[in-house]
Amino acid sequence: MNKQQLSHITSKAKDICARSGGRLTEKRQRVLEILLLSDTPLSAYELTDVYGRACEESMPTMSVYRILKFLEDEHLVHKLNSTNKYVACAHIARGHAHEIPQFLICGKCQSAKEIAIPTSIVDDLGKLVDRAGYTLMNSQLELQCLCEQCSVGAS
Amino acid sequence: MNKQQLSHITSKAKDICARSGGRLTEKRQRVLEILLLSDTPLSAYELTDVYGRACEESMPTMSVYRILKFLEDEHLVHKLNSTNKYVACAHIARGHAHEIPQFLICGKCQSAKEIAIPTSIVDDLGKLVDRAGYTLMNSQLELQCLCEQCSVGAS
DNA sequence: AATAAGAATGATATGTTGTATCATGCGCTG
DNA sequence: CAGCGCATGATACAACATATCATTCTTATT
Repeated sequence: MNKQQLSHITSKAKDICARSGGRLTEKRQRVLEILLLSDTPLSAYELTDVYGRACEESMPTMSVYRILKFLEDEHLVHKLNSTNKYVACAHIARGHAHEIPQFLICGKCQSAKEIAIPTSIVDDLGKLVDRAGYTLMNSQLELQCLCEQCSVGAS
Repeated sequence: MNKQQLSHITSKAKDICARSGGRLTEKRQRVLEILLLSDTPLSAYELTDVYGRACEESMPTMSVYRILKFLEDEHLVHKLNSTNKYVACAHIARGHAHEIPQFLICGKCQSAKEIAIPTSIVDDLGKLVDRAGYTLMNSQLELQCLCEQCSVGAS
C-alpha cells in the first residue's frame, strides 16, 4: 500500500467517524494506519510495541484497547476472536458496507484475508441454526486455512 | 443426564483412551464428568473451582490444563476458541465419529450446542476458500446465537 | 517383592490478554 | 477564560495460558 492509498483510506475513515459524531484523532489514525500497513493481525500489546517504535513515543496499552474499541464501533477494525488479534477492515476505501466480515486465517504465516461469503451460504447456515431451535445473531466466521504461499511452501 | 447414562459414557471414554494407548485416570474422568454434567462450557479456572468443591480436594490449574489437553487429544472434549471455554463432546456415547465439531453458542445463557453441519455447506465453504487461494484446514465453526429459551424470554 | 522407566500430577513462576478505576489533558462552546 | 465533555494516561488487577522442574504413581521386568 502506498502513501496515496493510505491517505485516501484515512480520509474516508475520517468521514465515517464524522458521520457518527466521532473524531479520528491523531492517535486513533496512527493505530489504524499501523493495522492497515501490517501484513498480519496484531494483538493490542503488539500494537503498543509497534506504536512505540514507529511514533517515538509510547502509548499505554489501556489506550490502545480504548482506541481499538472506538475503531471497532466505527467498523474500521475487526477483532479476530479465535486469535485475539485485530485487523483493519478491508472495505474502508470503497463503500464500506457493514457486512458481517468473514476471515481466512493462515495457520502458518498468520495472515488474515477478509472475504465476502455468498448470501446463499449464510442463509443455509441460518436455516440450519433455526432447525436446531437457535437464532443466528452474528455470522463472523474465522476459518483456519493455509494461504496460497504457505500451501506451496509446505508441498 | 442420569448416573447410568454417565457411566455408560465414561465407560465408552475409557475404551477410546485405551485404544489409543492412553489411560482415563480418576482425575481425568472426574474432569470429563464435570463437563458432561455442566449446562454451559467451563473455563479451565472454573473447572478448577468446581473440581475443588465437588471432590473435596483441589487440583492445580496447571493439571486441569494438562487434563483438558489429554481429553482434547482423545476427542472427548472440545475447546471453544471464541470464549476460551471447554465442553464435553456430544458424541462419546454413540460411535464418536471424529467429525469437525460445530457449535451454536447462546450469547445470553452461554449454553453451547454441538451440531452437525451438512457436508454440502462445508463443501461450499471449502470451494469458497479455494477460490480465494486458500486451503481450508479446519472448519470448526462457532456461531453466536440465541437459544430457544433465551429467544422466547427476550421477545 | 525390588527396582527402574515412563506416565501423570504437583508446585511455582511467568507470560499474555483484558477490564476497572481514577486522574489528567485537551478542545470546544458559552 | 471558565466550564464541560471527550480523549488519554497511569495504576492495579483479573482471567487465561504456558514453561519448567519436582514428585508421585503405574507398569514391566527381574
